[in-house]
Amino acid sequence: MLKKQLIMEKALELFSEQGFEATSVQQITERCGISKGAFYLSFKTKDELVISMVDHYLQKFIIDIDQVVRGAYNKETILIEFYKSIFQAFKDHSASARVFFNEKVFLTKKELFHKITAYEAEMSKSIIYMLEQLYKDKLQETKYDVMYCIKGFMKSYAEIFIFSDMPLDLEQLAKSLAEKTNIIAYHTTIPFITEELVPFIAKPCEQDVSKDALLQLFEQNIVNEEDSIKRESLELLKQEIENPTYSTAIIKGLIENLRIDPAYHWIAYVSAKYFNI
Amino acid sequence: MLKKQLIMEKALELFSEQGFEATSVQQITERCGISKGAFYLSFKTKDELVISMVDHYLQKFIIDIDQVVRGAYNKETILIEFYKSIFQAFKDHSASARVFFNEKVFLTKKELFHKITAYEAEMSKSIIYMLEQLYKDKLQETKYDVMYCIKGFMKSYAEIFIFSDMPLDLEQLAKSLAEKTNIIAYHTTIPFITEELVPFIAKPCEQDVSKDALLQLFEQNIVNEEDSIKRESLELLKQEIENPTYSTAIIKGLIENLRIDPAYHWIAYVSAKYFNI
DNA sequence: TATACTAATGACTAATCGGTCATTTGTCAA
DNA sequence: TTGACAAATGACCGATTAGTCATTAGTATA
Repeated sequence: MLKKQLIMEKALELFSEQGFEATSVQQITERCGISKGAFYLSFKTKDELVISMVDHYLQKFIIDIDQVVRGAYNKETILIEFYKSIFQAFKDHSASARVFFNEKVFLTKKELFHKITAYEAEMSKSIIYMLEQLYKDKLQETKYDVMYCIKGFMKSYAEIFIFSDMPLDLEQLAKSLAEKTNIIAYHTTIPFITEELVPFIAKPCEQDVSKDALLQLFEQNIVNEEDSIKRESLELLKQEIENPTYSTAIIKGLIENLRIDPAYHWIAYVSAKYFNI
Repeated sequence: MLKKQLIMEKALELFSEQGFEATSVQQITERCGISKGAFYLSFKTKDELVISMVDHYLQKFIIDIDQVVRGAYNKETILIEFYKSIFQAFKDHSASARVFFNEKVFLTKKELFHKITAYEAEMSKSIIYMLEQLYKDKLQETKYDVMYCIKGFMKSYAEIFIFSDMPLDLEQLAKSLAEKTNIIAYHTTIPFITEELVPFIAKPCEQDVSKDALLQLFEQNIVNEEDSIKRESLELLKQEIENPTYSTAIIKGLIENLRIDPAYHWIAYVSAKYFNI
């Protein structure tokens, strides 16, 4: 398990230096100080590595945003917190940001394209949720346009973090963008992205958490888990999917048992979505 | 010369389908219906092809924007014209947009990275010029932030054009973004990108048109030009660089002789810059 | 028709790719 | 020390790559 981590880290370095296609398995194993064979003990193929990496690095990012957005609600600060957490992530993980937000080699691999666009859709949902909480029904017509503006701000300003290692004032940036967001939200009158347009421009993505996918996720993790409480929680939740019996409180508790472990953040996140918690 | 054009077109198709590294010279020549040897008669290496492509496709884009921005000034419509021309370009050339704005394989090749960032800097200059004309000194502190917002709008909304072929109302989009730009320009009070910060986040780029580079550009084109007026114009401009003699009007006229020919748009553009016209 | 020249070809090379697998190394309990 | 098992190795494979070059096809002049 540690070996996988090492390979992913070193691969990320190389991908951000040279790109995915241009980086060979040889180079990755050399930087790791392991043999080529050892690589294939951890990952079946080079593609499997990059799929794992996308999951690993983007899950963190999405979960961070979602936690900020659904966390304790303070209208005055939520936008600032939102932008701060995003750019803090860009600052801390500029290598993965460079690879996953800019490298669209992935566009050529259909599976990865769907994965990445699914994560992006997840982020869009979080932003929309935030806008609904912040501006209530003041923002009916222009909701999606404001979301696109926020995404635009992110993309545009992220470049500064990705391509330079200057010390930057995150607080000031967050304030500046929060102000812009408020201005846009309150003053925009001409929408472009209408409610009818949304389904057409939405990227192909797994709309909801599929039952089978979730079951498979549980099965994968049950076999590797050694901690008895976590394994039992996984078992019970798996049974609950196939045969609902327990109350919401119990299910939430089981999910929280998993959420403690950073490795289970994602499974907790999608489980909560599946059970509507 | 036509062969080069053919190769660039087909290569663009393949790059936008599969990415640069994943596309082989073999595939390009197959799609062109020519032999592998013929490819190497037009381009010395695969890298030279992609460098030529960047020049060819980005030059057009930059020149378009610059012409709109420096064209007849009507405060009411300039922003709308600006956005319309940009998204029209994204619509018409979604393949090259996909390749050059999203494929950052190029980031790994230093020469290309510099080229692309130089073109981006060129675009930034055009936007700043437009903002200065539009808002005069109302926009001192927040000029660069507004520019970043505009770039953000472009990046965010461009996705819709790049990844879907829906019929979209360009006029409505341009109006919507023009409104947003005005709102941001008039209401933003908290800057992030200050005048001092600019040189640090500016990408490495050829700041001004270098004399030697321009001379070389002229020499390359003089030998291939058959039309006597164009060749003489090139000759005279080349002499003018080394030994200034003529008045601005004459120089401008010579440049206009070249500008008629689409193939000389770029040389006209950089010459005008060099002679401050 | 013969000659001279350029344009175009595709078999070829050396290098590198992702991936495999017989073999070696390391680590236990007995 | 031995035997059993897992972890790790790197030589090796077939496929593919960018790039070369001796050869051929096509064309214009004499």
